[in-house]
Amino acid sequence: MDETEQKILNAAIKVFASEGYGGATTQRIAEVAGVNEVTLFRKFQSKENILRAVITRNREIILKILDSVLQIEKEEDIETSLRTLGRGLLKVMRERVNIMVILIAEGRRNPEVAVILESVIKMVVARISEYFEYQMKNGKMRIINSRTAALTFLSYICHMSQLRGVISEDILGNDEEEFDGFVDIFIKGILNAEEKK
Amino acid sequence: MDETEQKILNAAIKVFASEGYGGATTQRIAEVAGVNEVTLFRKFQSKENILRAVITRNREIILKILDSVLQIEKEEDIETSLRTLGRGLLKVMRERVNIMVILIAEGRRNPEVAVILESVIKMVVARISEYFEYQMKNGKMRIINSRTAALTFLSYICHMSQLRGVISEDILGNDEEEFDGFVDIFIKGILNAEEKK
DNA sequence: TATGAATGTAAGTAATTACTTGCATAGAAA
DNA sequence: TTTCTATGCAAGTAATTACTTACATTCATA
Repeated sequence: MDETEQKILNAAIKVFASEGYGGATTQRIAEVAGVNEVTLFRKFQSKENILRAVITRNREIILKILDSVLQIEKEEDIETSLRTLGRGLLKVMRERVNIMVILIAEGRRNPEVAVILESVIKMVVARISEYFEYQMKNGKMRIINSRTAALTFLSYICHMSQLRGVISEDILGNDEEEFDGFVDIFIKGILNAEEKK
Repeated sequence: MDETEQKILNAAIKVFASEGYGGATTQRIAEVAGVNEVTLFRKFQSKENILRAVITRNREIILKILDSVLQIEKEEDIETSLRTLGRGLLKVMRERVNIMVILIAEGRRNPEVAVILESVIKMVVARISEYFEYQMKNGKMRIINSRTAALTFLSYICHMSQLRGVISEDILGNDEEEFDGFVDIFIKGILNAEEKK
């Protein structure tokens, strides 16, 4: 793909994420991309098309990255695996929050976008669920709904990444430390050992 | 406050949430509110002012509702308390997702909005943390970072509510059942009893 | 009945904005 | 050198949109 197109798409991601699709102007996107506004229309014909390109091209990338991140070493102990997995996902989110923000925000008004968000979530949930199923079969994990576990894990990662884009660190604490704390809770729960018989 | 103003603000919440601030038109807001567009300007002078009114007036309401929801019965067992609390929060979110969506989406471009989102999150996190601290002191809970626990709890609720606005139920499962599953994990963790010594 | 406040209606204004056209330029390749 | 392709630049168009003004209507209350 084209270098100029890439610059435009990268700019569009930033602008869409911060201004929303409706608030973003093609002028501003061109400015951020460092190209002439006309070039942007020559490449993509319309603003709607830019959104489409941003979403579809990044769908591939996100799915690919997620797929590599989701290579979970099944024989490792759960805590280590989940920490590795979580850090990977957090990294993806940190680099790609903007796209997730666009997907979630724009999905509400654009069914085309909603479908893609759905496919991404579906894939990640399926992969993580599958891992949990395996651990249950091997008796390493209690028998619970694997989807629930996957969603619990994911929701922490997604929501924290999202909040970090808006509110300050002193309310949310340090990224990595907080995540370690989360994994600890996720794995062992919050109850005092002696309380649970 | 005024009945017409209220109609306008309610309409504005819907339109801002689905179209984003930039994508929302005053014409559309007026249409949804069932009033004339001019009335809307007579009451609020500008579109920006409508957003401000939506946010500030709802800040009070949200804080008040949250405050009543957050009346946690400290002597009850943790599981019951958290289930009650979670259901309350989920209900608030179900009724007020739109406002949370506006807060999160608009907070990225509007510092005024970000500040308010921050104050809401801060208050909720503080209240839940406080409850956890109490339970730790009484030995009902392991000693962990109370903020981490609060954020874990909250992120599930917020993120699930948000996703439910965009993607279909068959990926996310039934609202209440899933939440019960989450509480179970949150409280007991995912490890098999015999595995944790 | 008369008055006044709140709303509707119609029309318009000025700015913005997505998108177009025509031409100039620069650089790579032939 | 010539040709071709990608981009910039200047100008413009048509639609939308936030916001205004002037006047008509409704309806409760004095």
